[in-house]
Amino acid sequence: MSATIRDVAERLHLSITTVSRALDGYADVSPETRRRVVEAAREMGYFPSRAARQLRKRQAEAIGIVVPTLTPGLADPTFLEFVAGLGDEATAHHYDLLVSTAPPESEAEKDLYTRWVHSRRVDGIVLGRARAQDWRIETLTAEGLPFVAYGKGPPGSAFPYVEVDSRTGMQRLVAHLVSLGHRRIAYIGAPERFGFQAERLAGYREGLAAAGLPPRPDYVAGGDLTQAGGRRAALHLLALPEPPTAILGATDLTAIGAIHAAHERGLTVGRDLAVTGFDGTTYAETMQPALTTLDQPLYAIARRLVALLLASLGRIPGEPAGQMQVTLTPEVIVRASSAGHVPNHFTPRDSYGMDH
Amino acid sequence: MSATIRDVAERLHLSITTVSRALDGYADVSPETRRRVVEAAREMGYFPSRAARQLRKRQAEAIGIVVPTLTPGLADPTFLEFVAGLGDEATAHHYDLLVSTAPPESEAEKDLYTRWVHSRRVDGIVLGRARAQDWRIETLTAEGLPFVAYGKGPPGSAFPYVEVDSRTGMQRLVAHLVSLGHRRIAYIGAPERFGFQAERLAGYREGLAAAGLPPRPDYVAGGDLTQAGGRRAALHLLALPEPPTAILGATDLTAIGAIHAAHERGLTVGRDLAVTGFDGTTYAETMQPALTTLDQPLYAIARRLVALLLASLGRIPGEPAGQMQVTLTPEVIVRASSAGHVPNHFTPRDSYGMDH
DNA sequence: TTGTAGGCGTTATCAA
DNA sequence: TTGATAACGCCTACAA
Repeated sequence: MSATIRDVAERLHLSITTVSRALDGYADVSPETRRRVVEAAREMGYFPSRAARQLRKRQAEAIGIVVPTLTPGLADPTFLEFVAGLGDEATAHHYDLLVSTAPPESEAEKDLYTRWVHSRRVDGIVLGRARAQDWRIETLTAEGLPFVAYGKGPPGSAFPYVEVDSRTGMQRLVAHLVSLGHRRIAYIGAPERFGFQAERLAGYREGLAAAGLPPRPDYVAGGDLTQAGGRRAALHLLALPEPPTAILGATDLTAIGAIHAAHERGLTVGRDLAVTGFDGTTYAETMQPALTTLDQPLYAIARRLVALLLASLGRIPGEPAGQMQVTLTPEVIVRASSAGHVPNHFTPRDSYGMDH
Repeated sequence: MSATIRDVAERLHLSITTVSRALDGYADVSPETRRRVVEAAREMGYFPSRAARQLRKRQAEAIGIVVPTLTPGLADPTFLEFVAGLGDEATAHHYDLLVSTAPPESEAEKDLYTRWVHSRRVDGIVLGRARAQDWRIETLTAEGLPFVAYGKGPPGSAFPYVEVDSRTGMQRLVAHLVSLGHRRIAYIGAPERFGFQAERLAGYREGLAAAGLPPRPDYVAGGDLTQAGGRRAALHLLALPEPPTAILGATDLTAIGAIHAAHERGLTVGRDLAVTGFDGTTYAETMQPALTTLDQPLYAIARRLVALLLASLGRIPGEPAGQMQVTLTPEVIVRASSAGHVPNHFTPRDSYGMDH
């Protein structure tokens, strides 16, 4: 099919050794020879066989990501931005990105990692969301396969990661709402198995405390990271005898669900009710009304993660000594969903039902 | 690092040949030997090296997809569902999925394909959206690399594909709106370079014709497949002296943008204005109001595409003779965004501006 | 039923 | 500065 290194060598009456080194940029090749080799290779459309190279170098020159899915085919759409970042940064370093999907904590997920590790399919792995208790971290550590994570995982973790300081972020978000005059502030969380949930909840509570507001257990609702879950939780909150005037969603998707719930109850978000998200997705931006949120630039984070991973593989000469554990503090992006003042005459709705 | 086939062979005092064949399920191995081999392999955590296997078999056991991006990091989020389908079906056949991103028609895209083809990195490629004039189709055909496409590409194409009969779909959608009493029906399209645009536009026009409605050029607006583009186009349509009572979006995202535009203009979608999409995404489902759309099950389509690709590679013994060019007719899913009757007293808005 | 041997296309070691 | 040679780990004729 395609040309091999041997073809190039024969055409130039050189040894394959010389061709290989000329192409890989070794110093001990005469400029003239290199020129001829490079030109011939280009003309012949020669590219080194990835498989042969991998076998010889014992490197896959590939990294992997497993996208968590709730049901087959249904994954958090913000993951695409993340995946795009991984792909672009990997490609920039001539690495390939392998993508697969599996439900979190499933056998399928485990199998995938096992296969990737043992068939030496990837040199390293990106963990999309580090969980508080995460067998992947233990397994990969035990197997000796390099990995990086989005989120810092259990306390004291030694691997490279990028995390967003959710806690401080939530504090700021609560402070923002308080500054608008809100006193009845609720939170729709994520399942506890996600590391960030504890942080965000803590930040929410600390934000309340900083404003001298007592915590109200009935103002903490459970979401599941989906829009539908956010809607359900918000319907529940809005049906409380004394409903909140502001709702913090653990994610943008959750918040968008809450906005829909508010509309269903006849409320105008940004006037009758403030809603905020967390992620800074494009959905938040184009939502109606635009969603106040905490910026979390997934694309940039993903690129950074790949850079960290490749650095820890020793593949990026420049960056090895760099800080391998990065904490970003998210900025509050104020938009229409939390604009204006606090509703004065907000009274309980007559409808307590949940229609889903 | 990991065990090799040689380790397994030595431990059992067998030749590597026997081990290889026992594991690959060849018939000429005694049951007893096979049992011992399989057990030892499991115990030792042996998996064949993918690189060695690929080199020897001259097969990558991988397929590739290039996700089109508008700007870095920003891709159509519905692609994730598509990618998930590709990944799941590929994994089911022990194939890997390579994902990369590039702007359509860019040098980067071209480089990517060149590298994948010539370094024999993938056995086949999935084309996400076949374009009307598509150099990828020509190139891949010329290179002899198998590929399948979502969309049938230029007329007379010989490669396997899955397409959705947009034309019939749009006709049905228009018929649905007409049956509700709509007469002023507009369409927000996609850029012409996308193969489906011509089809959808034709279907829209034929739908009008079938209902005896004359085509109105001012009712055809241009979108760019983004939500923001849909919003802009809808603002334009709604600012017409005689605005439409129904808007068909070329995609769900476009339609969602249109819904936002309608809200901005103070219209209630489903009452003052009907809006429909095309794709059947989860966004359409959870949108507020829920979006009438044409079902286009991306996840299932993606799986089917991979099956076709692997079949054309001769990798699926069962399916080779199957129909390789599949046309699906999308079903209209009626939801709240097009429910109810036609607005009687719909008059031009006083605002003609576009604030974006 | 099992084993021997050769080679897939590279890169790395060593010698010239 | 260049070349011969030996792996890398696996699969597969072919031989036993």
